[in-house]
Amino acid sequence: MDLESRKQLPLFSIGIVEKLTGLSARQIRYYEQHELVKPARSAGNQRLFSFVDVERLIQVSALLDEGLNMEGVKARMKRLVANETQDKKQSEPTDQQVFERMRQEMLEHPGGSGSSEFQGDLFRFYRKR
Amino acid sequence: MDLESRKQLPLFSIGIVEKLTGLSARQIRYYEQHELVKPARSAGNQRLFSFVDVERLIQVSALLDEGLNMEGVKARMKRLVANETQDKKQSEPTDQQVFERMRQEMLEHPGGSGSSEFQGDLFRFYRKR
DNA sequence: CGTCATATGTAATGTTTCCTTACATCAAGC
DNA sequence: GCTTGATGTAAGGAAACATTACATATGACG
Repeated sequence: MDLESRKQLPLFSIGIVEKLTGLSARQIRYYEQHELVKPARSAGNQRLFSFVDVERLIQVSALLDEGLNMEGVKARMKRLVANETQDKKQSEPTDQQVFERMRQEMLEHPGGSGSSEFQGDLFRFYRKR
Repeated sequence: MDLESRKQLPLFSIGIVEKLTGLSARQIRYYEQHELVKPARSAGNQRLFSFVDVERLIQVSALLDEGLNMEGVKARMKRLVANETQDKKQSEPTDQQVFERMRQEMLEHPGGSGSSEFQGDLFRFYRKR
């Protein structure tokens, strides 16, 4: 079995993942509800997390700390995964990809200069705190 | 945290270790009784195994398959651990160590030529099956 | 200011997994 | 045939986890 497979082995109970990530069980389940992780299940329906799951949860936690909300995290994670898989095919990004990154960057860090009527709407990606 | 510390993190419940090692919970607990592994415990007294523990259990399983019994496994494991730690200090074994290895080898694979009155006694290290 | 939505805490209740202890079994050797 | 060593299995209790529902804090926004 190669490293990639190992990292996807369902190994950890939610209690261990709490300690590994610093998140509460409530948070972990909430993020699962939003499909940010999809842990496997035991025969008795208990969650079993892989290394990949744990890494994702840590990423999610970091993005929340950056001020993003669930929807923002989802958007960013989707972009991250897309970049990862594409990075394996070709390291050089196409112009189209660069453009897309810029667009996303603006989406996630708005208020630079535009400040249009859509400004307020972008806050749907930011957390209230 | 370095790799060595990571490998000692108490991460796995006994159910997972059953799957990782192919051993039954009964076997794992029995080997623990014989101090072949010493898993950590949760606040609620449940066993928590590390990678090191899992590796040791797999070693134990292999040695049992070779025909050793508990006492034989203990002796061999003790020797393995001793060699590992000493290997970190010096790769070159001394003559004394080589001699000791030969002696252990003969102990574990008896009957080559000696066949003395002690022959039968050595079977205390072998399994009945 | 009051309301609303989001992220998280907490409590209730049932199920799964694990614990220890004890007894059963099976093979091998004497 | 009787031990002995390794493992299976059952019983009863405790820990960990599941789902669901309700509570709460905080910031946005009219």
